[in-house]
Amino acid sequence: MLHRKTIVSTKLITILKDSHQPLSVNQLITELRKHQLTPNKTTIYRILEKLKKNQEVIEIKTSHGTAYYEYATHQPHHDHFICNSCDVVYCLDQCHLETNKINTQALLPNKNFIVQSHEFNLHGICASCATN
Amino acid sequence: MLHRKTIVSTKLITILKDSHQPLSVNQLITELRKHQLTPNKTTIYRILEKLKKNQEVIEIKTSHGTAYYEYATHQPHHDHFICNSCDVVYCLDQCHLETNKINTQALLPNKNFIVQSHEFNLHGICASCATN
DNA sequence: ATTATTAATGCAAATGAGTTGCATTAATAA
DNA sequence: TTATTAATGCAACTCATTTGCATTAATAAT
Repeated sequence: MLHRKTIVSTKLITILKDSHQPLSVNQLITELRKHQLTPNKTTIYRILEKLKKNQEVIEIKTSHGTAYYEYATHQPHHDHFICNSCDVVYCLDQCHLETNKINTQALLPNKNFIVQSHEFNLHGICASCATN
Repeated sequence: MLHRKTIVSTKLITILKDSHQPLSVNQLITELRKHQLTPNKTTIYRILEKLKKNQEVIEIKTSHGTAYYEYATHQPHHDHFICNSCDVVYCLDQCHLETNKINTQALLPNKNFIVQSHEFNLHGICASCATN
């Protein structure tokens, strides 16, 4: 739970809050460098791990195997679009399961499966890549 | 496109066809060993890469970062359930998007996004783990 | 059937994301 | 101001996957 506020952890949270898109560890390090901060990647992983446990941040995994992090507090769960060209992860403004009132339990082979979470990702070419 | 049939690639396809669940590279190697075949993992990756390009196999990535492979020809696209306890990937018998006639384009920020594919995974505890 | 062609394979080393152990630094409490 | 211990940096490691290169073997050509 991030007991002590440090320059890096404070700035990292600001960056995540201000970002309109989930960011990878490398992207976060790049952003921090713009603020004269050059933390070790291990530090970033450890800060993110605590934020995840604290539910302040959610983690999205792309099929490339890289994790992206998004500031989560008070934001409802939603779907994502991952661009096959630029790798940017876009947050969609809804969770289509909720919008369409879909019962996940009904999708399962039997009653004994316990659903704990779900993820829905669209893959394709984003507007920016498609028009450039 | 797998120009030449070899003992390993032929058996690998048989194993994938006969499996009721997607298999990882390590699981495939374990299965092949049962048939006295001890291929190098690089070989398995290369065979799977060709099968993927040939659309004979689809790849499912778990949040653990491991890829699972499923024989795909003639099987309609469907959702998956990934067990958080045993890591087994279960194929569900439908794609809920199709069942519920959900238009993915409607989920996007604007018309310029091009959807090429999607994935929907449920995560939780499978029936086998839940009852043992 | 024999040989030539080149795809398939094996092996070692590399990559890339993420993790771990341990010594050092620094934020907060006393 | 000092003591405590969380946060950090660094090097080394893990694990899945990839790459380069030499070797083997499946198919085509003779």
